[in-house]
Amino acid sequence: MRIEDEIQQKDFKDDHRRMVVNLLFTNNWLNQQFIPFFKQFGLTLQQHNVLSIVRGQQPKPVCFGEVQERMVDRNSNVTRLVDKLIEKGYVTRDICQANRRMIELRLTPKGTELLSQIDEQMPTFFHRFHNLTQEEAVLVSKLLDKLRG
Amino acid sequence: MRIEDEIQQKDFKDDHRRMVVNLLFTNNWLNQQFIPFFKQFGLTLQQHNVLSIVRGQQPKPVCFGEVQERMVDRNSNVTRLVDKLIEKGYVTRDICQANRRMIELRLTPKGTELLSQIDEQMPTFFHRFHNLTQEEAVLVSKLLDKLRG
DNA sequence: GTACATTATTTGTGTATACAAATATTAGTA
DNA sequence: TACTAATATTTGTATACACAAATAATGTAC
Repeated sequence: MRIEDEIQQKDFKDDHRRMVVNLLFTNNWLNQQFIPFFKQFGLTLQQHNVLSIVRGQQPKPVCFGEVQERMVDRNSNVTRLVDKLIEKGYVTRDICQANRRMIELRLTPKGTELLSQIDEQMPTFFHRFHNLTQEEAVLVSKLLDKLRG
Repeated sequence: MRIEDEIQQKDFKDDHRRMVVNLLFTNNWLNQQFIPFFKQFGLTLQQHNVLSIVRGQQPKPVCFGEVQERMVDRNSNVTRLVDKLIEKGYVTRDICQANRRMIELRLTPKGTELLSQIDEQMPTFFHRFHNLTQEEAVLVSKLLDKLRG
């Protein structure tokens, strides 16, 4: 459905404005897809992002700063996200002995297990994004990279 | 900058996953552009969206349901957004006499004035999105429309 | 080794989001 | 007219975001 019809706005000032509104709108649509998906597993999008980052560095532990740098949403508050993940038993937090300002984050077996469960569901979940061909998906990524400069 | 470098993730499972992450990341980047821009005027992105919608229907008043349908971010709570706008004196809220469940929203002269001020700054602000040509901007919109189906 | 800057994380605060439930008004129906 | 359903908005609540300030540990210069 065209963005003009989605938000019932007949005419945009120019094509760049239409594109920006479309990006914002599409992001909300994306969130509406992701929120219930991760909710099944008791996670938010950002919590899952943190878990994935910790897993990605295994077997090395990860500190908060590294997590922040790699997060898709940089504005998330890593301390409070991790608090939730510890409560749920998916990660552990230890003070780094080499530099006691730093925190070492590690995935627990329970966290590893949860991520595998989610991985299993991912291919099915991602079917909904296959309205675009592989070539088009590559093109969108290229254009977004170019947009941000 | 390529999304792989932005979030330091070497390899995505496939092109659709890279695209989705890129969309989420780009949306955060977009927000970081818009938040300070609207903050100059004491508004949030959603508050500005509401004001624009009310102006778009002038001289007819607008009810909350219409605003919700036309908002780029449908999850916003119109009641509470409008509370803020009334506090600041940019809109008025009246009970519709024909159907007293409904609310009539109208822009005040102060609201009209604020929107004009913002309009003046818009072209300059949007320069930062001209890394893409007009053709590319059109293409992105088309692809996003197709993605959502 | 003391003072000051730097780095890493935490906390505080106001605002916003997500979602469910509540309230109020109108419409439809027996 | 009373009962029920539908519509429009509001409220409640837990969580999350944006941003500034605070805390804590380390590094560096003198």
